[in-house]
Amino acid sequence: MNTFTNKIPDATIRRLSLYLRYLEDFGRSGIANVASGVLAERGGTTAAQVRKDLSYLGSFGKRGLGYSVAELTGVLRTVLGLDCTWRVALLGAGRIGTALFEYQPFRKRGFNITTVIDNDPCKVGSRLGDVTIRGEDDLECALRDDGTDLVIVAVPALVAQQLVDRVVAAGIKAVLNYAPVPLRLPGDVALRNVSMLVELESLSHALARGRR
Amino acid sequence: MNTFTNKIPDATIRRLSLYLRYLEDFGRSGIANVASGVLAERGGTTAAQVRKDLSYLGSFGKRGLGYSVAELTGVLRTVLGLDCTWRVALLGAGRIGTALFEYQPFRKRGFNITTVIDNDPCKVGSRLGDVTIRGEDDLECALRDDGTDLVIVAVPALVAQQLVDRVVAAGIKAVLNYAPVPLRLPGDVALRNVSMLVELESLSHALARGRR
DNA sequence: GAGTGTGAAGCAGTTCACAGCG
DNA sequence: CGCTGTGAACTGCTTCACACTC
Repeated sequence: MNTFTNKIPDATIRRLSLYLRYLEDFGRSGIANVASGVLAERGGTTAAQVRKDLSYLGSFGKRGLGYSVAELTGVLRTVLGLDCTWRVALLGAGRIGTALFEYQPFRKRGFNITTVIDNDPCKVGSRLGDVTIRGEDDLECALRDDGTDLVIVAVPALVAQQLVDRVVAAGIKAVLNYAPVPLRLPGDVALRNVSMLVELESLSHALARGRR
Repeated sequence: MNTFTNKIPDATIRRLSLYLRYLEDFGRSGIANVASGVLAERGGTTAAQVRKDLSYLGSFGKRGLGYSVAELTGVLRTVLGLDCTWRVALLGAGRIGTALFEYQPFRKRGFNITTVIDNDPCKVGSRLGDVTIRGEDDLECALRDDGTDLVIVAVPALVAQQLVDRVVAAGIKAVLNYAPVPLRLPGDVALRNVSMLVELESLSHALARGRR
């Protein structure tokens, strides 16, 4: 199958993200080739699954040998859009916002948080790392001036939707939502809702179920 | 279909978690009944999906009217294991661990973080909220003494697996993992890997793809 | 021989459509 | 009449099996 043509399933994309991390590990360890079975073991899937996932990107495995770590690393970076840097705006400089801001892996991957917005007047004007926190009123200006590609939402549930509506109106096409409420937005905007509560509750369901 | 018998799909469980939040909103607003279409709109699914999801729990909707908010709230709480409190241990009192500790919605839902473990000697003995941080050596004792039901992992990638192996050996049956590496554990332990990077990277993939 | 790439089969979750009940 | 509950159809991801290549 030729490269970069078809829709790649969402589940596959998420696994590619994991494979890439393993490949980078292997690369650091000086391993040159890796077979699907090895990636599968690390990722908790099957060899067939790995091959199928990679087959969406083209075919560059060597039969009898496996995949070139260097080559595959490059391909995955490209496919995942990690061969460039992205300008990220963080909405909300509370607990979660701050933790996200300081989460190093984001920067290492080329996600640079260049804008931080908070509506607390005490915070506006102060600094988070090397970024000056700006007020909600500046939202549109900030997104435009900083050339923002992607927005991370970490504000309380009540204000999340209205704020993100402004973000979408400003032309942003990707939103990562940590607010404890799923956002609704137009289909042409990529959205990921991450809910800590949903994850925890699925665990308590499992516990309650196992208890019977 | 009768209540509490069959396996409920994972995707359904996650949606139930959302429905519950909406129902609680409706309850606070004094709304007594709600139709599948209304829940669907809030949750960004379809009415058919909502009905199918709820049908796994039994059938207590009233035709022509919808579902009793109070009744459905109760059922969802029970199914999700939220009709009791859970004792939670937090591994790692760094940025993310601290943010999780202070995340109020957990407590409101009955998830009480009663144990905090960190291997930094400077932190051991100090307090996080009303909990004294204990060292890694105390892990097994702490889990036992505190009657821990569920563990949240927020430690660096390198130590996550070995630490969680000890947790599993201590008999814990539910793990929520925020470490930037998927954990592998026995099938009888409920596990959720939450990776902020995976989410972000699926967005950058969407952006890179849209750009072409 | 070892391991990829892929059509085909299998399975799970979603959507449809409609009978049935309040 | 409105809305639920659910079998049946559908869609899409996963697993299998094997031809093919290095």
